[in-house]
Amino acid sequence: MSATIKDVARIADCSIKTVSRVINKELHVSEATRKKVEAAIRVAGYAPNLSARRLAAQKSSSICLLLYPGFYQSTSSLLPRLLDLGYEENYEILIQHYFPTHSQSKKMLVELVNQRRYDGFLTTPPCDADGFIADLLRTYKIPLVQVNPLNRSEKMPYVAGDDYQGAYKMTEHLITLGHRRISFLMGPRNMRSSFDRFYGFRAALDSYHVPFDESLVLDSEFTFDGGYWSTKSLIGRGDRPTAIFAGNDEVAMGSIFAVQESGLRIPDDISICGHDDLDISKRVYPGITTVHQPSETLVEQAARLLIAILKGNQPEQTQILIPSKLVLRKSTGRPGD
Amino acid sequence: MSATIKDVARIADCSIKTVSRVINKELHVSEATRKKVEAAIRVAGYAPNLSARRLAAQKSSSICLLLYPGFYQSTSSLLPRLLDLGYEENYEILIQHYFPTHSQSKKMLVELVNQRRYDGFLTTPPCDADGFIADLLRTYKIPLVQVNPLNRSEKMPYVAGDDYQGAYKMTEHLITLGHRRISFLMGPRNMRSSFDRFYGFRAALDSYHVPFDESLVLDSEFTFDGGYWSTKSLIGRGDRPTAIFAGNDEVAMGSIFAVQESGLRIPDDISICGHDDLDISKRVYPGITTVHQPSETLVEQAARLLIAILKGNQPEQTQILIPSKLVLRKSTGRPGD
DNA sequence: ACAATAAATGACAACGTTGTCAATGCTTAT
DNA sequence: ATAAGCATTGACAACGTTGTCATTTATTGT
Repeated sequence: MSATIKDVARIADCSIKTVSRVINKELHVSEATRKKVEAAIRVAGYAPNLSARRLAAQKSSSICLLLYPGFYQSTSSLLPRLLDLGYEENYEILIQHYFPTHSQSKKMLVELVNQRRYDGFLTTPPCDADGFIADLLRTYKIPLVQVNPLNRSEKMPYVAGDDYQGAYKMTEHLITLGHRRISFLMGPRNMRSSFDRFYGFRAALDSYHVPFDESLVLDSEFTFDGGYWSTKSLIGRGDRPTAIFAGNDEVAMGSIFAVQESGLRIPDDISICGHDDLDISKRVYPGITTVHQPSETLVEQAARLLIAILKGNQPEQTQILIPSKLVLRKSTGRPGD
Repeated sequence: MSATIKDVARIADCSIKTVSRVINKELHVSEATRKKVEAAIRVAGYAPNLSARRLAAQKSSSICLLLYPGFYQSTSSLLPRLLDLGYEENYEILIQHYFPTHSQSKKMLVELVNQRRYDGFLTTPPCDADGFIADLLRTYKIPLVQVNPLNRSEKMPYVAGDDYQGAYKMTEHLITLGHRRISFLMGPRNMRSSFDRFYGFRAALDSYHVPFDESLVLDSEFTFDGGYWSTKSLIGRGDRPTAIFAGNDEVAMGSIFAVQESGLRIPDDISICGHDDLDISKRVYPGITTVHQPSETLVEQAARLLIAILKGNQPEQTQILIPSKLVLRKSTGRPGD
């Protein structure tokens, strides 16, 4: 059996409460005592028992990250930073998956909230599709920080990428290369980021006086298949665009697949760009030009924000927008080369 | 505050111990009492407090899954099944990352083991590169089940894919298509699966009396870059192979990238195949022919095995080999078409 | 020097479960 | 009818912490 706080107290010749004070860095411990206790801890090889701690302190020191399994690939790379943060701050980071459309999933979530008593929650899109999670957590008074919320609301803390600005810059890039007929593959209509990206796209067109052609905007649902089929239909048209701005990289991959399948060359015959900069975007030939959304940073910031809230230091900024930047690879080029 | 076992006991008009018995499905509870208690649980909206439970029962009911961040992409899709299993079996699944080469990482692991008291561990390659984890857990008497262990040892339980058989079948596929000059991009030399795949490859060559050319075996470390550079060098040679069997899909992607970059066509000029069947393998043009290694199943089985061990039902089979199967896509075809 | 205050320490009751063991009630065999 | 055995139930002490409050000891102000 491992050492307990009592063992340490015995070795250091003091009460268990004093040991507890040292462990928790509380006030009112003399320097001498602290040293003595710290030595005793080392001697005993003591580490506090989490369960006991949680029970006594009436909190779980754990944070739940809600992920949508369909989007895992975009979120897998962000785990290391998050886990490190948890380790430093002494929070346990738990991952749960959640299907917003699945009533089974909702039931499960309620049970988890009840049983595990997470101190706080982090959501990633599209887990916050309906207001279910927000409502549930409000009744339990459990803090929630949203990463890239589908909808931003007045008081709800979030950390989000600047979709508008990223899409604007990307469109600017395409226009500067000489493209005039640019197709936009739109994301789901229930996500704010779909629209923000679209508005950024529109704004750039307007700034450069490039006429907007409604028929070049296609719904693609942020999925590979969406990108694939939209692109197939675009390619079949007589007046096909010279560039395709895919709503995200997943869509861009579908798009690239369709183009390559048709025998057209990227970027010679058609330029393709995406958004998000997934791990794989650089590995797909010819390398996807995309907007780098620093998802590791996004989630890390969100976790920091949540932890700050949990610790009671109300941060002044609870709604944070993180700028994105362009990553130029080989999937875009001058038209008609 | 949420309801406690006392509230339930009061409502059901019995002792807390009886409620506890119902919750834990223990013996010696009359049908009538059980019904009564179950109703009370529903009325109170009661869910047992995990921390208290763990403290009293002297176990954490949690399992730690050790992941190597560099390989996340291959492991991200396996989370859903694992989390579901944890939910059903009332185990919490925690993910931690681990760099076998990083001493910092080892220190962290020791602390985690001490503090969190996970009941059991699951490792994925290459976390078990040295014997560190196994040794550590042995001293703490914490059960460990390995997924695709780098090295198999007599008594250590594991669940692994059948690399030999998968590679054999894949090679057979290439030979049947008519390939005779097949390059093999080998994985790291410290991983058993690298060799098993190689031996499967060799065995198939021998069965079909295809001469083995040592110069076509290149080290590629299971990385994109490894595949990329190996393939570049192969393409540059006068006697380039008609097919490349990449050690895994990550390598295959690097290989495909290099081939496409050179202007050669897949599979017309060269066939490429991989191993593992990552999420993305079907999304990369022209779709990677690969050996499907059911990693979700692997990890799930490993977790089941671990849970069985934790629950004390010593399973008869503790070393499990799962067969793989071929997935034919468009990256392989007849040579010289 | 003495009271008033603050710092340091400890005793003991929570926290919400499970484990142990004794007590009760109900069968069954004689 | 009675003892023996088993199923059912409950009282109460763990589990290893933190929180509360009382107590002791040091520091400050007069």
